[in-house]
Amino acid sequence: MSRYNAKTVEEKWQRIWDERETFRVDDDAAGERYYVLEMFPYPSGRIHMGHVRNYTLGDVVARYKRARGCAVLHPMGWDAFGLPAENAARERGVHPRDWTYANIAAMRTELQRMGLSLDWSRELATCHPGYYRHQQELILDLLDGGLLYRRAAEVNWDPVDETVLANEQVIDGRGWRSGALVEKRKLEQWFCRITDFNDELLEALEGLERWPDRVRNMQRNWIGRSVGARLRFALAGRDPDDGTGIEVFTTRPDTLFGASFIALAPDHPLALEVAAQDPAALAFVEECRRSSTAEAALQTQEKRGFDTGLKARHVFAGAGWAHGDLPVYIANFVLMGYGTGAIFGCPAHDQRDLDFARAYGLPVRQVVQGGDGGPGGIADEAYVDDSDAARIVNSGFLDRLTVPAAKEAVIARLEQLGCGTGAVTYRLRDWLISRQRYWGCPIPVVHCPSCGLVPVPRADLPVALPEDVQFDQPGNPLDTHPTWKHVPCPSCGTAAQRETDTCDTFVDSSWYFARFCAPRAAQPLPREIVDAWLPVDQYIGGIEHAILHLLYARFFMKALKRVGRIAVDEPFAGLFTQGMVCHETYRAAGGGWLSPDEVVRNPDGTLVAQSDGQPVTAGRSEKMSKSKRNTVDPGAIIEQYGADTARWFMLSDSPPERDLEWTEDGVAGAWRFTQRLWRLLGETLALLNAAEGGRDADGPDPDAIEDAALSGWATELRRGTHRAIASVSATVEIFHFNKAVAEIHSFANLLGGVKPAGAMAPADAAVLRRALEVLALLIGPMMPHLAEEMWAQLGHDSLLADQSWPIAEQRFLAQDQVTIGVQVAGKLRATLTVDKDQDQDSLREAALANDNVRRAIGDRAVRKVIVVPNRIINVVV
RNA sequence: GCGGGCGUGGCGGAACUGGUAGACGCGCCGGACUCAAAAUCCGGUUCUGGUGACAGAGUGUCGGUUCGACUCCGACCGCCCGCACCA
Repeated sequence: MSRYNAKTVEEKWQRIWDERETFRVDDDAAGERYYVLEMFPYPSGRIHMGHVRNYTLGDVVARYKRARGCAVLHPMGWDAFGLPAENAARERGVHPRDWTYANIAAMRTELQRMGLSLDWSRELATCHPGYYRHQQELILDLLDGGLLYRRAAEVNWDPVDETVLANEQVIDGRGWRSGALVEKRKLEQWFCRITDFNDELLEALEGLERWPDRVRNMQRNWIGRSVGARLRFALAGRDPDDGTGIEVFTTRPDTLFGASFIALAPDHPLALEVAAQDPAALAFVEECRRSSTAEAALQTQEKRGFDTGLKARHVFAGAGWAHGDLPVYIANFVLMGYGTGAIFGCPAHDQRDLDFARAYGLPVRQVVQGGDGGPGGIADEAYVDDSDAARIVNSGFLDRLTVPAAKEAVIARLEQLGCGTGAVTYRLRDWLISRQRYWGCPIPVVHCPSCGLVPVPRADLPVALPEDVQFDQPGNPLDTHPTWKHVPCPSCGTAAQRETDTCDTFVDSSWYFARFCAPRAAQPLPREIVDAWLPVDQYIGGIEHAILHLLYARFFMKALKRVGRIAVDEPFAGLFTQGMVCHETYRAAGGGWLSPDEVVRNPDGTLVAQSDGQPVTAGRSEKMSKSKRNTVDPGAIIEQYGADTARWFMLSDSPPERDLEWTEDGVAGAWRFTQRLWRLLGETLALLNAAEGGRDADGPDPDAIEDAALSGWATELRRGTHRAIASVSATVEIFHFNKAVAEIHSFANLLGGVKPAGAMAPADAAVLRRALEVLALLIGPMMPHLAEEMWAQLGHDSLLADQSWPIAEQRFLAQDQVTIGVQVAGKLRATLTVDKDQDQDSLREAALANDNVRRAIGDRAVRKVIVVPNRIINVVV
């Protein structure tokens, strides 16, 4: 048998799978439905190693579940709208549509070379009118249901990408794609009412048991529920009922008697009112605006404030409050975007308030004491204990209550006085979905001067993007297009204008997984079909979408359920977040980054640049990125070694949830193993051909043969085969693919060690043949092409992809003998190989009779002997 | 500051519910085949001492529980990730 030619073999099987539509699944397919999905790619033009890892993991699951008899839905599509296409249009004059579809074609070819078990008949691209017309219909649903609305708001404006961004897309004050400092602008924008689902999104996280805790925590954090009270302080000298009071939110109403000031956010309406009359206040407010949004290092910023001269009357002024009115400050550490944009300051029990009080000489009143008496006083550190153990002091009717009890008592009194109530606040804001860009799904609405906002009638969908657009001027091409936006009002017929904003692409990806269930249906989401396939059983992708995509998609399903589109409300029952693909980094003598193929390793281990022979410093392994130049092109790897080798390496070294370091040695090792399996196949087939009846695919059932009728090696091999089945199945089930790889290595070692002397009996040959078949079946999900080729070489006309997963039989897993350790005083001194389940007394005797054990005991007296059957013996001295 | 994760040979990593630490792979060392090299095959490989059988040490650090701890408990150190003047 010649050397394994991955290229021709892989092309052959890819063609056969394609011709036979092996991985196509219909809605009425037999077997339990199982939906495997990897996060669909943005069509940048080339696949990268992160994709290879993602789709390899998904493909192992898909092929395994398929072998287990499931009707597996495993589709692929394109997250095809987005800014890079427009940038390409600006830079190269190519139409975003042409650029996108060319990229899709290139990436589809690359993906197909990976040999993924995808149902390509379901392929979709979000930029296709056949997709986004349905999205427009869903948007109208949300609009009708009050879950999409338009309002003016302070929003994040990315000056480089010239569009607004959602809160989730602003990281450390910068746009997530452009990296530009985000500006605040007051604009009319479209929002999804995600905050309507605060509690639903939060509570349902509990039920997502097959999600990583990390992701659930991140979402919990992002939603940011906090429980406390909302209360209103009247301004001294003004009518308490004229609405001029200051409303604050607090999670510590129990510390109300420790209040010593009120602080307003610089953007608070009352702060602005003051600033309108007082130039000094205005200067302070403007200063805060300049520093606050830009700086990421807010925690080091000094607490600063401006005394407005206003005084607030304490809510318990007539109910036990023994001090005067509270001064009202504008403070740089209070945020307008959270709670009510105003706080009451309790310096003794909040660090920020304490810092502020010390800076402005405000009173510090301790009202909480620890169970042990607590601190004797408050110095530089606030006392923040809010546990059951702490007690309230110096607080009138609250004295001696625990913190939780005091919270309740305060809320009850506030409600009785009519100046406050228990309240819950969330960090999550409504999702801003409108973008001032061309390459996105148009929001199907018309602005009519007389009727206002008018939805485009459903019969008129899609609102298609115009083809003839110019990118030679700044701004939104839809807005500057000469004719597109000018339409009659669908309602009254007078001249009106289309909405020129398009959707955030995260809207596109919030329901694509549902559309995959019926990608060509005339309606967006045919209920019976979608409800039958959803939720996705196993979703696989990177951790970077922990909040953005995964939260939006969850919201979208819940919203669609509320408007009656579907019955399912959690999109992903199981989520797996894979680690990143990393590579060592290299720096040239001049300091610039070098790519791995620009670096040569000398025999002595030193690194030099290929170009000039100058020394190169190797840096730490980091996520593959263009900027660090430490990427490896999957296309080149597949060309050189084949897809199976690339897939095998992706699975072999690291557990999938951890980062994987790509090394040339590692790939070479995977390649050697591929070749080794091929040689193993050839050698074993030669043995079988030489044996009587061994060639026969319809020979005796190897599992039905009595042990006595087999050679010793065949008995062992049969056991080993079943052990391999058991361990690979168990590890694949729980995503421990690196362990499955190790088990397959061991099994191949066992099989490769079979060297029968002389001619083989038919019974032995049947066992050997079966072992080889099982090897092919076990590598099937991981190295599908080689597995398929092995299956064919074993004389089968059927496809390995259509075979059932092998079953491990218990009777072959049981061991007759076990090797157990013997410890003396906890240290291993000997091992004994004994019959399984041997009785304790004879084990104890055998252990104590052992020379090594006796020497280790020496002249010490044996106090006790612990015997754990089939495990260990410990002699206690 | 809050939340989560991780620390095991030269390296990636195994070790089931507390029971023989280092499976499997990479690398390295030695050998076989070869005129030679590549490829392949065989053997070795936690560290220290010993030719050896063996002995001692060893899972970030310190302490505890236990006949027995990588695993459980307490305190700490280091690294990574997410969120963050969130009231």
